[in-house]
Amino acid sequence: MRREPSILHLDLDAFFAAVEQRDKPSLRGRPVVVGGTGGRGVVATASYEARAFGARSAMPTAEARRLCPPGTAFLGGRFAAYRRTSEVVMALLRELSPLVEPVSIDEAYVDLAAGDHDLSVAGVTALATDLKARLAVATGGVTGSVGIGTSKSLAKIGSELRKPDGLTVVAPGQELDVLHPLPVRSLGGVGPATAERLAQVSVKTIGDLHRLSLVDLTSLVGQAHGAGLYRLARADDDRPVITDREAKSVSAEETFARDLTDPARLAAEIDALAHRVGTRLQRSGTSGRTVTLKVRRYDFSTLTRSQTLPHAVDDPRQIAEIAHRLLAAVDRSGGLRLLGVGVSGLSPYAQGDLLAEALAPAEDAAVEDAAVEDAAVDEDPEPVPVPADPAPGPAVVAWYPGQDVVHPDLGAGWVWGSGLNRVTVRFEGPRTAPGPVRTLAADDPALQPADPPDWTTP
DNA sequence: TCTGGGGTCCTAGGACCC
DNA sequence: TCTGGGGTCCTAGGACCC
Repeated sequence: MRREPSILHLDLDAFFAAVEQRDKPSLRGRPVVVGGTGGRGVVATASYEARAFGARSAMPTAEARRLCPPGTAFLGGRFAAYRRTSEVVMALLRELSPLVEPVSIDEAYVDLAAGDHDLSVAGVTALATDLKARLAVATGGVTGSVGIGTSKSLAKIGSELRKPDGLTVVAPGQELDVLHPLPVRSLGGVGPATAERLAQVSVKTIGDLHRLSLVDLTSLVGQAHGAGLYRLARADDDRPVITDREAKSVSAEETFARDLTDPARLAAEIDALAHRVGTRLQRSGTSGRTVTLKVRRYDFSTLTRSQTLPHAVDDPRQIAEIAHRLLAAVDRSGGLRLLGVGVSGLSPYAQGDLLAEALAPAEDAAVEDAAVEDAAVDEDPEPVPVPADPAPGPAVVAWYPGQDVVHPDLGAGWVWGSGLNRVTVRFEGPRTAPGPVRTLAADDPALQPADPPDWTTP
C-alpha cells in the first residue's frame, strides 16, 4: 500500500458490445451479445441492455438466446476492430505515465507516480475525469470505469464499484472502510471454490476475512493463497505495475461442433493446432521444451498429457508429432469434445540455435548416463562414442524430436532429442508405451528414418 | 441447444541427486 | 538394520482471471 492514491485501473464497459454499437448505430439502445454463435458458443460480452434480461459473460449463448427478446443482436465478434480500439485506449494511458500494464484487451493499470501529476485526491479525481472524457472522444463513444487507490487491488475494486462509466477514488486511510463491507468474491483470486470454503466457516465479507488468523486461513485455502488473501484483507498490497511480462506458454484449442471420434479428423485437428502454436512461437522468436496435449471428452471430463523434451521446439511438425503420440495414449472412446496443444518452458532463443545447444549440454549428459548403463546390461561390446565436448565441425544430421526411426538391433523408436552429434531415441515396445532411451551417434548408419505411424487408425 | 479460448499460478507426488 | 533430508525437475490437476 502506497501513501498516495497513485494506482489507476481502467476497465472498458461491455467492451466488445460497445464497439459493435459504436460501429453500427442501429444496434444502439438494443441488447447486443458478442460471443460464440454456434451450438456450443458462450457469451464473451453482453451489452448493458442484454444484461437487463440476464445475459452474462461465460453463459452459453443458447441460454442468452432464451433470455433475451426478439431483436437482440447475436454477433460473432470482430477482434481486429476491438484490438484497434484497445490500442487507442492504451496510447491514451501512456500519455499519463510510462508505467502502463495491460491486463487484457479491455483493462489496464497505470502507475501515476511515474508521471508528473498532483496525487492528491482532488488531483487524481480531476485527472480521471479528464481521461474519461478524452477516452470517449478518442474511441467514438466507448466508455470506461476508473478506480484509483493506493494499490492495485484497491484501484481494481474501485473501478468495479460504479459501472458503467464510473469513477471511484479510494482516499488514503479509507481502504479498510471500503474493503470490509464487500463480499470476499470482490478480491482478485477468490473464485467460486475459495468463496465456498470461506462460507463454510461463515466468512462472507472481507471484514469477516480480516478476523481470520493467518494459520486458519492458510490451512483453509493453502499456503500461498492464504498468505495473499491475509494481506489483501488488510489492504497490504505493494505489487508493482509491470509494463511487459514474458509469455510463459503458447497454446491453441478448439471445441468441435460435434464430438469427434474419427482418428483421421482428430489427427488433422492436432496438425492444425500445432501449426497455429508453432507459427506463433516462430513469430515471437521463442520455442519451448514442454509440449502439452489437452483433451476434453464427451462428458466434459478434461485431462492433460505433457512431455518435456531435451531441447526447445517451435516447428509445427515436431509439436504435432509429440501431440499425436500423447493422444494415442488417451482413451478416446465416446468421442472428444475438445483438443488443445500447447508449448511451455519457453526460452527466448529459437530452435536450432547451435550456440544455445552447445551451452546447454546438461540434459544430454543425464540421458547419456542412462544409455551407458543400458549398454552395460546388454553386454553391448561397442560403447557408444560420446565425446565430452561437442566435436568441431558442422552439424550434418537433421534428426528432430518426434521423428520416427528404425534400428536393425533396437527396433522401432522415435527421436526424443538431438544434439550436435548425438541423437537420443526412445525405442518402443507397444505403440505408445515408453521404452528404453538410447543415445547414439547422430551419424550412426544403422539408424534410419522410418515412416511415421498412421495416427489416423485407432 | 449446457458449459469458449487464452493465459497464470499453485500444489502434490515421484524421481533423482548430493 | 526404524524411516534422512533438502533441492530440483517433471507430470497432472485445479483454481482463477479476462
